[in-house]
Amino acid sequence: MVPEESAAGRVTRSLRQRLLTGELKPGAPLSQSRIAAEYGVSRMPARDALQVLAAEGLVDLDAFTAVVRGLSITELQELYELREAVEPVLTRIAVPNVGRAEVAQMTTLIEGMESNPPAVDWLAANATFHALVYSRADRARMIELTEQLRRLTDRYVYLHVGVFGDTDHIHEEHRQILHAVRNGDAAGAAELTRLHIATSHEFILRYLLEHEHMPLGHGKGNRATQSR
Amino acid sequence: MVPEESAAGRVTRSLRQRLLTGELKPGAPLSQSRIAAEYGVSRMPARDALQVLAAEGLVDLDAFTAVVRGLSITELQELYELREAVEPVLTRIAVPNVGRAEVAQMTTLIEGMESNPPAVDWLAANATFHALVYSRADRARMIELTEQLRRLTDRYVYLHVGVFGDTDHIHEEHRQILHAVRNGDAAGAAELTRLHIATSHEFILRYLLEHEHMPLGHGKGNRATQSR
DNA sequence: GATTATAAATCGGTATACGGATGGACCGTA
DNA sequence: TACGGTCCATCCGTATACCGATTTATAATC
Repeated sequence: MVPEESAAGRVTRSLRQRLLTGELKPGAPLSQSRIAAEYGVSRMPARDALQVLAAEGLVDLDAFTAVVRGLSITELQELYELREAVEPVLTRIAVPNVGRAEVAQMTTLIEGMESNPPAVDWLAANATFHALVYSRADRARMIELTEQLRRLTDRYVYLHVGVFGDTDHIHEEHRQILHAVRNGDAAGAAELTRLHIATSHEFILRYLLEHEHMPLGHGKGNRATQSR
Repeated sequence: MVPEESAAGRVTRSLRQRLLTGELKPGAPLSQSRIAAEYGVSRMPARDALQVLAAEGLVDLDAFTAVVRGLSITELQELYELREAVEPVLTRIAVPNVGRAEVAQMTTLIEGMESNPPAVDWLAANATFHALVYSRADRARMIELTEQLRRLTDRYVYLHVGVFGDTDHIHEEHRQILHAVRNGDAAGAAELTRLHIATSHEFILRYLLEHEHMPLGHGKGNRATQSR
């Protein structure tokens, strides 16, 4: 039974990618007709895609015509606050269930990250590293929320920063987390995870405040799951 | 400029209500055509509504035909864990901005709740009480998430409990929270909020485990924001 | 030239129509 | 009666068409 991805699914994934990489810039209008023409489909799959992406917070449907949604600094902060609240919980729940297989994979990922410069696939490896822990928590909803939040913050990172803080420090934090996880220290791993997120939060916030391009737009219109 | 609600919006709100009150029971199929006929509209608004409700976690689109989504006990626990993680953060951020007006409204709400028996509008008053604090936090995304989580848990509450625990205790907790808020004790209010949620979490969980109807269904298919 | 009136283009919401897929009922056969 | 196959009803995804609303371009007037 092959998935047989629908046209709407294709458009959704492609648009999401283009939004996350910044090819589609905040404020740009997203007309159903234009998207439909671009992908050689009718307006309906385009419409579906926009609705899904709006629910994910990447698109704003409040305007007359849908627009690429930007992140204000307040919203970025909000996303990190949510991550700091949720991911430690996930860690604490997951740690008792993490086995040797995950630890081995995490070790491999760490080594890969330490020998490669930070880039797009570095971000992916980083995401996988943490997701490996979370996957053992049996908390589907939290995991989904976490992935969504991570996507949104990562977007901000490699759109406007592209620079990473003290990578040695990041690697050190990863090693500490892995150590706590291996020892079954749930509370310790949770707190280390919180600190890990807080660190990059502070770094990015400081970076953005210094380089005050005020780069992304006007964080208005937050009713993402609205039905117009 | 009157909102001029769209047909899709009408259907969405009505279906949401029917889902939350339990008129539509978990596992029941939701055919686009049937909904369309029922509301006297075409399939398109019905389709839109189902997609929005799926993003909210009330409907499961993974099945061949959409079905009303139930909550397993694990999922209910997950929702409460999320609330315990997020709402204290919201409280801590909001408390410094809460003014006299909100305190007055909260006092009125408390008095109303204390003199009325717990019922549907009691739940609404309770929600408003907490929302009054949160509204001063300038965290639109968190607020939206919180409201969504509360809707999902409330649904469970008045579907299968309909009974409230020690209401005197709840009122006491409310008074303590209000007291902390009035005094600008952000950390205290946050911790009281966490306890407040944890208390009803425990109560409901215990109630459900005792009356093991295993009432709602099979918590499978969590990919809510999927595009099929 | 500036402003207002007007016409054309664009857009989103919705209705209807078509095709492919799925599930089940019905029927014939062993 | 049990089994297998065919037919049909139903469902969804998608395409196309229509409509009102909004924006933009254009023309007319002061």
